Amino acid sequence: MSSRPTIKEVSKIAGVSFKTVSRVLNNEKHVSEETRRRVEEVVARLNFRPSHAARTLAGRRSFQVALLYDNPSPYYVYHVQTGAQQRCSELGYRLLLQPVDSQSPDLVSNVMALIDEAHLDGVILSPPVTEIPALLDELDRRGLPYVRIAPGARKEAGMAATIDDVAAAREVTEHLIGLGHRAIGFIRGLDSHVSTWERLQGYREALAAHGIAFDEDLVVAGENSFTSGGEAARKLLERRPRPTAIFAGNDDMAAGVLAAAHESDIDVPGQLSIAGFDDSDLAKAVWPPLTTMRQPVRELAYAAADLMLSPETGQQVTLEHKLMVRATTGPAPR
Amino acid sequence: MSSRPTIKEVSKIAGVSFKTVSRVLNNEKHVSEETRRRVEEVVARLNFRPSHAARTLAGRRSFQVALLYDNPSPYYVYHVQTGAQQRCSELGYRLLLQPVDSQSPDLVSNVMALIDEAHLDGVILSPPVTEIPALLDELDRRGLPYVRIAPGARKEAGMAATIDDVAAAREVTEHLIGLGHRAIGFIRGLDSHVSTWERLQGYREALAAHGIAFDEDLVVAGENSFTSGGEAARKLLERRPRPTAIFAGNDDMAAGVLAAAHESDIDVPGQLSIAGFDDSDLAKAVWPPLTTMRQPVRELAYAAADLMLSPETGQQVTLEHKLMVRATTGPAPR
DNA sequence: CTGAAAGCGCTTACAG
DNA sequence: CTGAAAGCGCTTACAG
Repeated sequence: MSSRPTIKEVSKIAGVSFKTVSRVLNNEKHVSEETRRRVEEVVARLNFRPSHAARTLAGRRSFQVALLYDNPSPYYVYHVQTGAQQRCSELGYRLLLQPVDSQSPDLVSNVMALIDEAHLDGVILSPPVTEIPALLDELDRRGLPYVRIAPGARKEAGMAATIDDVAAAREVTEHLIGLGHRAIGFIRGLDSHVSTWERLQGYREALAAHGIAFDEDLVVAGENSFTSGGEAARKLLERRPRPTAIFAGNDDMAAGVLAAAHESDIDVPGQLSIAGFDDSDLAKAVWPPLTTMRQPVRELAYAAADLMLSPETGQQVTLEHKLMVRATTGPAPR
Repeated sequence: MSSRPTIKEVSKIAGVSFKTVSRVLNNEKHVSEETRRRVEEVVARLNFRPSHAARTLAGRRSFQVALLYDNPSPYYVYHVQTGAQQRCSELGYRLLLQPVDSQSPDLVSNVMALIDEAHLDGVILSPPVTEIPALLDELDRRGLPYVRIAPGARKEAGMAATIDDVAAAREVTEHLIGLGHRAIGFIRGLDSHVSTWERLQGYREALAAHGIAFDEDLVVAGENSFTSGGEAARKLLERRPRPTAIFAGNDDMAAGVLAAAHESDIDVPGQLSIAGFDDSDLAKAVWPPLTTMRQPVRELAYAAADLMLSPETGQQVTLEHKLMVRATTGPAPR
């Protein structure tokens, strides 16, 4: 590293004490306009950049937070990162993007190590890292600020940015019911995701509200992946009477259903309607384009970072979902 | 933050000087086995984690590098991150995942600010951040180590992990030629990506090698996106004689071609063969599954990090590509 | 093999 | 509004 200027050199050239430079850098009060201007001019001319390590060591804050994630979907991770990153950088924080293994017995200790080593000021948890009681407890014990994105368990506790999964799934189901479908298959996602159960609940509520009996045989377990969606679809399509619509718990599985339909020469949406959940990049890349529930992942992450870093925002926020009606859903066949 | 133990407390309890604790932490020579064991035991018991900020400030290295990216594909970003992250953490480095705006006039100064503030030991550049001469020059001037993933310009300079895009595109084209196709359309990617031109070159070389005249009308510009792939396909399908195969410069565009074919009721691969490039997550989620050239993104990033951090590895490495023949390519119609 | 001193580049109280 | 002192938690030479 070439020799960078330090706060002392800046102060010498500006003709003030280095403490005054520090004040200017931190936008503190009690600096005369003229002094401030002079210091800023020198800072710019020397291209001075304060050492993050020194600030962290000397100060009581590191201006550094981490986003913890453990999600197999590139789409999801990318958008969560982008949203959180944006709000953090707007507020002058650095965001460490930290993949973790939420299944590991060392998870809590690994996260604590990161917190200590990096002097983190807080952490942002994304699903399914949101659902680990031992982690939440330890964070609480330490008094370290944290915020959760779309948490399932302990919903009311602490800071969180969410959508209403139950209502969203209800709307998808009602869209199908509105098209005349009565035998609607449902493919659940991973057991460990609380959203899996909430979406199932929304599906059931919609059926009940329209006087359609719940049929256990029409619910099949998937694993949030394309492959598992296809397998689940094949099971559902063997049921008699055959379902005229399938609602998959996420877009990857819905794409799997669509491929299975193509394979069996089942016309979509003529003979089978398909709906997904997420509005991921996939939804518009398959054919026909997928009807799906849009989940504002990037906005959720942005809001989460905001909740944690600007205290005046409050504790919880619920964002809007939106049904994207495309071409995989249509009137039920007679 | 609860009061964490420091190196001094560890040393007091272990009954040695704090310098000795530092030696143990850094795995230095000249510590008796017994002393080492005793210190390690106290470190573990207190759950001591050295302050990264203090190490960075006092030492001449930060054990911190950054991955710079500016790519619209979640798939690409996710895998680049994963590969680089893995090698860095294996080697005891922290990796900062840093999105940048490669079009911004402030790019160089923003990157230099990051380097200074974080005391970076090096940077990993992914496309298209690899192609900015001003950035490379400034890094060279500073003598800061950097490595490039799949660089286009100045290929031979410095450290780099690449694949042979020309050869890979040639193989895709030869696969199509081998199936009897003669009128093969080609959809280029973004102009700013050097790989765009290399893949075009590979396409031309394959044609030439098999005595097929190059037809400018069969090459259309795309923008690496699903939508642009569909538009390009529509243009190509108006050509007479109509091409019997289309090779798209990436999978997103290939998915667009596939959707356009579905829309026009063109049977794939019966009437039209389609090949992509990347083997992204998309390739297996569309129907029929896409024939494509696998680019080992994650391995490239892993190798790049390795080149930079383990000096003995050498300067450059070229990884293998692999043609994934799936279901969108078949014999040319008569 | 082990230790005492100096210093990395800042912020935090404390003065004036 | 401005400054001098102390210290954050480590590593780097330098001794012995």
